[in-house]
Amino acid sequence: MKLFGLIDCNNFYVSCERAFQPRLEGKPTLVLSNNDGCVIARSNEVKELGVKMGAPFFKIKQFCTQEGIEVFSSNYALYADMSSRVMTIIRQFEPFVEVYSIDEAFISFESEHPEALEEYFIRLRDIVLQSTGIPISIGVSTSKTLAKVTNHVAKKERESGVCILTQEGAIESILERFPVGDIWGVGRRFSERLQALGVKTALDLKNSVRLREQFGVVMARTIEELKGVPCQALEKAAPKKSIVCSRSFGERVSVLSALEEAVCLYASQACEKLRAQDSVASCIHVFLEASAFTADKQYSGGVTYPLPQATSDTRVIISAAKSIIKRLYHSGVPYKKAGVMLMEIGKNSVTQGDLFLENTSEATSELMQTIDGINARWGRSTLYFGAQGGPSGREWKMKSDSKSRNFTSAWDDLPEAS
DNA sequence: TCTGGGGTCCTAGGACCC
DNA sequence: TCTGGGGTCCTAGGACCC
Repeated sequence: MKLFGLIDCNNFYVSCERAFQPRLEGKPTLVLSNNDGCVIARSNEVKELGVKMGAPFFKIKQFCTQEGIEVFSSNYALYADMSSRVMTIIRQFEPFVEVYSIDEAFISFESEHPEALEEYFIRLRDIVLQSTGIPISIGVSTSKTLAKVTNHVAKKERESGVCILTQEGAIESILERFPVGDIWGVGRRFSERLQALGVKTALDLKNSVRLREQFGVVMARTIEELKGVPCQALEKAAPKKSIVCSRSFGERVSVLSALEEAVCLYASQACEKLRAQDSVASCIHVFLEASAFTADKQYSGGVTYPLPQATSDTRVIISAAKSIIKRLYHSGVPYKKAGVMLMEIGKNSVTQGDLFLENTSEATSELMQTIDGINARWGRSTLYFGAQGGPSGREWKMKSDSKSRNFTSAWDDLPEAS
């Protein structure tokens, strides 16, 4: 029988911090979003203290001090590296893996005796924990949606961290007490509407009919998946169709030159991502957001700009971004956020050339490859474009007051044993 | 003072084509 | 009295995910 599994890292960002700072073990620990804005990861101790996901940090700061909660700014260099270590081990156990997010992966396989697999997955769990320090939970069932449900059960109720359910009866007894809003694909809006119709649990949803007209095809698929009819296969990693780089500023920014620096930095980072997936973009969108405290919304907005030729050349994109930002900018407005989006992305190899432009793509790609290579070898921002401003002295840079070291990705930050 | 960042898919309606 | 049928593409908005 065809089965799906979901492997999920427990409290992932907190677990990454703990892996290199054992003193955090057993202590309430949380990780903040970019700009130290809100809570995006909580240890179990923090959850027990009642701190909610997404809680604005400024509102709970005092509470954190009172309760002795350990607070960290997000450290994506660390989390991304730990994630790839975990995924590498998973691939050694299972050939078919879909990396679904930084801390989750689906697997898919055939098995006639699923219950006998428990020991196998417990061993996977043990090896991941031993090799990386990251605890994981594993849920297995007959569709992706049910794998999500069993993963939930594994995390909350199973000492082993593994839950395998394939029998209809056993699945139903779980669905019966599973809130409809916790189902994968049922968000807050749908949850409210479903409950108003008396659909309160996953079992209610599984047994409901005629929801298709009101809730669309996505919900229809979810219902089928709850019945154990898989409607979603494992997906291969596909190149991104759009790439966004944007940040809120640590402080409000009103100076054009600073906005230009920020936008050029985001443009350059977006180009790096673009080249990493061997693509080119034909369109760029740049946006500015004014602080909510300036009454006028008119100063927030963006402009989309077609590029003369599909490209991944940072110089071309930066120059387009600069000309857009000049159009968007209003003197004296306090801006809180800016961003760059690359769109109409296609494969580098099948680009349409321009009859009237000089073909410089070969020289461009060599230059860009060289820059990317140097930065990969010697660290991000070893080489950068002048328009971005230097790595130091960016008065607009985001708030990140409590970041841990880059334990696994910077030579100077390697942990020391004493 | 003060609430992140990065994505995908679906649908409805309008413009336009033959 | 009274104006077809079928299709594509684009956009905006809504919903969801982590």
